[in-house]
Amino acid sequence: MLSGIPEQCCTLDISGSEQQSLIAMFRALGNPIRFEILKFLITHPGCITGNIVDHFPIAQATVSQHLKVLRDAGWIEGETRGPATCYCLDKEKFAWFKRKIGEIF
Amino acid sequence: MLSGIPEQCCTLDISGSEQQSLIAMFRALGNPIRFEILKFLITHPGCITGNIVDHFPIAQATVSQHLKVLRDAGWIEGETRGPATCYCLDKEKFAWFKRKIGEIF
DNA sequence: CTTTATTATCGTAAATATACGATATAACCG
DNA sequence: CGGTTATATCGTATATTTACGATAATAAAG
Repeated sequence: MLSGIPEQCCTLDISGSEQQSLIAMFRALGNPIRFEILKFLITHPGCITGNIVDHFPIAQATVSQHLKVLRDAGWIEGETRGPATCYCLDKEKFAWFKRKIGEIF
Repeated sequence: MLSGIPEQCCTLDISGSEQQSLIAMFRALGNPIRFEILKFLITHPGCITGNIVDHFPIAQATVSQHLKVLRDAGWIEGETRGPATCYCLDKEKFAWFKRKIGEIF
């Protein structure tokens, strides 16, 4: 016996590009190494890529790739400082993330 | 010229199994279809698997697989109701998620 | 301009995720 | 028990992610 789809009770204030952005943030932090890298960046402000490479048992190319995923998702910002790149949490984007999570669910 | 790793400025209140659980929640919502399924479950309380199958253009087996990922991650709970399974948001786990996000970052 | 230091990107192999049809399982009805 | 309905699981093909070494790009120093 097939019952119909239950009535919609409410709407969620998310769709389109905002939803895509949110999903990308979820996806980026859904990896143990990227999660650890973000933790490391938050607890060690002023870090450059090399510091992360020294601290994790993975190749430099892999670290750089993970940093790109975190940056593309909006979790971190990179600032060129001489030949190095200094990464830090993107506080505005993170505030947006928390706000959206609070709003939609 | 190698500079040392910057001093640790703080700690983040997450590690071990709690961190693993959080990462699993991020990973589960980092997929567009699972995100939509969660939205659908929230806006249509009392849904069974078949309602979701009817609403999305993917096979029943795939829906069931996605529901398992969401359930294993803790986003949803499934209650057997006759031959069907009724899914809904796990409010306690979601509250825990929001609390942790607020605490650690 | 050449060298050195640092990071990003390319190409690719291995692991994981995603999707599907087919089949198994579970609950209910008669 | 046998049939029906609804869902979960299995096996497997394809797509994506992850990791690495090698190489390119960028900035500063000499």
